[in-house]
Amino acid sequence: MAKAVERAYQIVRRGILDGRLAPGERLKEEDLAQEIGVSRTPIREALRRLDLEGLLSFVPNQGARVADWADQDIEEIFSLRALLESHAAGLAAQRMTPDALDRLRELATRMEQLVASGDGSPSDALTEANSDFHHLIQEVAGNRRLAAMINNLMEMPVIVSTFRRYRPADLRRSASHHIEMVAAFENRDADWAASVMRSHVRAAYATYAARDPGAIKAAE
Amino acid sequence: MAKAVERAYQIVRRGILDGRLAPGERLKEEDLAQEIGVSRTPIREALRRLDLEGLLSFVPNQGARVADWADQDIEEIFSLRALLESHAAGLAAQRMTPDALDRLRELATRMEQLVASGDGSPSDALTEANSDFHHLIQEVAGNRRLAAMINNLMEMPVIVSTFRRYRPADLRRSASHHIEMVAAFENRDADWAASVMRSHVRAAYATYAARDPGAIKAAE
DNA sequence: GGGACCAGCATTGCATACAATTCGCCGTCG
DNA sequence: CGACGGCGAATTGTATGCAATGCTGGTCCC
Repeated sequence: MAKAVERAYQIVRRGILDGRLAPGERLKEEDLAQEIGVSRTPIREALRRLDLEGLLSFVPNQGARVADWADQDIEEIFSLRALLESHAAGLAAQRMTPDALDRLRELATRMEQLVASGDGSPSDALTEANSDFHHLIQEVAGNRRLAAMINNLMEMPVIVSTFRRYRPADLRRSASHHIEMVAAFENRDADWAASVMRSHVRAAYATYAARDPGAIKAAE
Repeated sequence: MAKAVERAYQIVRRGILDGRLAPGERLKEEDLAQEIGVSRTPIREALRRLDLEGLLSFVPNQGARVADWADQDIEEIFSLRALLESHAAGLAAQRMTPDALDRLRELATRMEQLVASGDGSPSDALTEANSDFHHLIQEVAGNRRLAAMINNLMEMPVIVSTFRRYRPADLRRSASHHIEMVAAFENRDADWAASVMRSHVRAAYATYAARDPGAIKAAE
């Protein structure tokens, strides 16, 4: 049982991300402490951290609540993601190495096959490959702060859940974006790579926006 | 004596920003607690917060150290600032209101006069007007997360100290950028506004890069 | 009957005490 | 003489207790 703060952080974070803790729900330090099996001190540190990361909102003397997301927030998040990820893709195109290019190509190909052979909904393997693809681009881009900003946006519950709701057509478009990005990287065309990435993110926003508004509650 | 955490946070933050705490210096919780007059608990919360904001780095079981800045970090910071602030300027151009435009015009004019009549070094009034100008643009842009990201970058010690080292020629160019941005806003030209802002930030980077490398240490 | 105030309680904020970990020092051994 | 290892002080990590703050329910006055 390693670090108490780390355990508390991970448990609460996971709870928020996979919806076990509903938006707006109040988190009492004492309850969490008992549930996780540590004292209130590490709980407090974990909650402060999650607050600064935007996963919950903290009111002095009134405790923490799971963050709630207005439509404007969603728009902001996707808009910034488009800006930052397309920038990262452009940088990556300039600094692409043969090795990284091989790995990206392999990931893109595998995702295409998974989509073609899958049952139409995103599998775990596909989700993981998608995540690897984006992270590798950030790594090649070589800007740690940029990567940190993107990851901070990507972990927002809304973003995480969007990919799981992709329909077959969305998945095919997504896979084709990945293939196209690899082509852009092969040509070291920063403008092309950035443009495809922007399309990729805006398409994700469209998928989110076209959701059944009751889908979230229904899934609980 | 209001909130202990807030006091600790502000005091340590100020200490880092105006160089009283040297980069790389270790911060011991007990020492800070005694100096500020609170217990270690609020100190710890403040340090964790400053860690996440990037002003210091935290190693488990080894305490906190004031962040040190490699050249690559500087490049990253200015590069991201250029990306984010130019984006904000573009958004602001689209959403500009007559009232905000008046205030921006007044700030730009005032800064121009301060530069013309000043002694060649940036006065407090100029620094404040400059800060107001940039914040107002972010407000008009209307994206809270974007504003938060920019402010997070702007408070980096390196950025703060750069403006103070502006030479007369830098100040004149800066003032002229502000005037030009107002013109772009008057024309609701997002592309123009974004472009000027990008120039504005890149010029700041050039000013930093042209510094005397010993200037920081010599000032201590 | 409705609204404002006050008391008691629940919960967070801070301080202190204790446990665990790290790092430096020193002695010993190769 | 240098390297390795263990002991101890210093420092961080965690737990607990107490103080302060905000919320809730009930009562009293209008």
